[in-house]
Amino acid sequence: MGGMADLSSSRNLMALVDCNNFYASCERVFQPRLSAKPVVVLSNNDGCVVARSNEAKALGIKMGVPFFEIRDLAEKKQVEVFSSNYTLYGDMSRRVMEILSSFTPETEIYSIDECFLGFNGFRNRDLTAYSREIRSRVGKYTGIPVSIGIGPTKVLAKLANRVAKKQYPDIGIFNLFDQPDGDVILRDFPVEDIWGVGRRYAERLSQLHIHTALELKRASRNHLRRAFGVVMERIILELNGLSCMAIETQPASKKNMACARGFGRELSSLEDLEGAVHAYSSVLCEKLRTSKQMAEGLYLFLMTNPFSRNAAPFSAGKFSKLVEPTNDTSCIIEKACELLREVYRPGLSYKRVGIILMDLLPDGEYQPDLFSAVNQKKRRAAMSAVDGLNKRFGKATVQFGLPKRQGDWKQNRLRESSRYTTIWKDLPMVLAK
DNA sequence: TCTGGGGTCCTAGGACCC
DNA sequence: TCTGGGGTCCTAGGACCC
Repeated sequence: MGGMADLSSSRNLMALVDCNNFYASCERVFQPRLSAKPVVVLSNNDGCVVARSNEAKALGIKMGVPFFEIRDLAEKKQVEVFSSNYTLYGDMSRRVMEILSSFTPETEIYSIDECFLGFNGFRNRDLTAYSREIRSRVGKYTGIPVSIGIGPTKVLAKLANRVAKKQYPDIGIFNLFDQPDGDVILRDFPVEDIWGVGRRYAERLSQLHIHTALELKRASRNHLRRAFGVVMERIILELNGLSCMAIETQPASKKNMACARGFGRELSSLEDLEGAVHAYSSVLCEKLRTSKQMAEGLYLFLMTNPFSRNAAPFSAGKFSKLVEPTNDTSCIIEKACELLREVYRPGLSYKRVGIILMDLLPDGEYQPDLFSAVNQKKRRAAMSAVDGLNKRFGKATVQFGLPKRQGDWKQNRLRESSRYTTIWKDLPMVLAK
């Protein structure tokens, strides 16, 4: 590696934009009374804390803690608690991303609340000032506060983003190019906070006396490649300013699609479980048709409550190839129920069932033989009619082959907010005097 | 009483083929 | 005594991400 990244004009410029405490911020946008109050959002089934406002963080509420462990604290400190409302968060995310894409043609939506921006076309601009504009426009149009980190590689932009959030929360922007010596920042940056370094790697690096980003940047690339693999080598290169991970503006199509949820209460009967399998299959197939894909394989799994003290945990799963690639809800339900019957053991109380569609391929790629082609055409027409009705009149207006039990598998969501931006009846009311 | 869900990539090893 | 070599595909497990 030819020493440090040079400062020539060929260097990359990019930013990572990250929405602050995204789910909690979404809740706040529509309920101004929540501002300056501690807010937390819970995972599915109201199980764990998955988002916290700064005030909630200050109370010592950790990411991922089971809600029951902080219930008393939450009550005492008047924490505002919400079930997760993915319809709302997904729609808010779309709005934020749309605004970001008006600032550069090169965007990569990395997650529901993060986006990489390529700035190679903006070499003559003051990127710090440009980022102030971005931040202010997103804030004005959506109410969501964002942090922006700027650097020459994804790893460094991520790192800069974290510095912005931790050290300059009011400014919300940190540009590594503004630093006379970027190594000063790296020297104080813990290695475990680097993107791509998880708990396991951090432990092993610590045994090698590597504790900071600067130490990793200067470590032997070849040695660490042998010990950890190419992923670590790429991190080291990126810390040195050499970009190994391009901004992917075209989202790659998914290879798997999963739907797995815990139930509000434990279920024992096959009929109850079938109800869940019907519902999850429908969700998956709709997603599959939206992304214009078909599945070739299906995996179903089933488990009891792993935290139960009365019974040994049990889990089982089975994979099956489908007769032919499909995104037809009835076909998937049929196969999933078949697998369910095979892995189901009577006499147990189940907490969770999941379905993973595997080996996805693009809709157009599969050529059915002439015989099944006619059938498929009819089925396709039926599917798109169903999708249209459900889109127009709400999820699950039309369902396939009604299961015997209707809702025993449903999740707990006792504290859900309204779908302010996607359902007419949930529009916030404003009283004008 | 109460403990989330959905993904990706890389690697090593075995099967198989020529 | 002495038993090829190279390539591909698949899978399971481990690591990571949000």
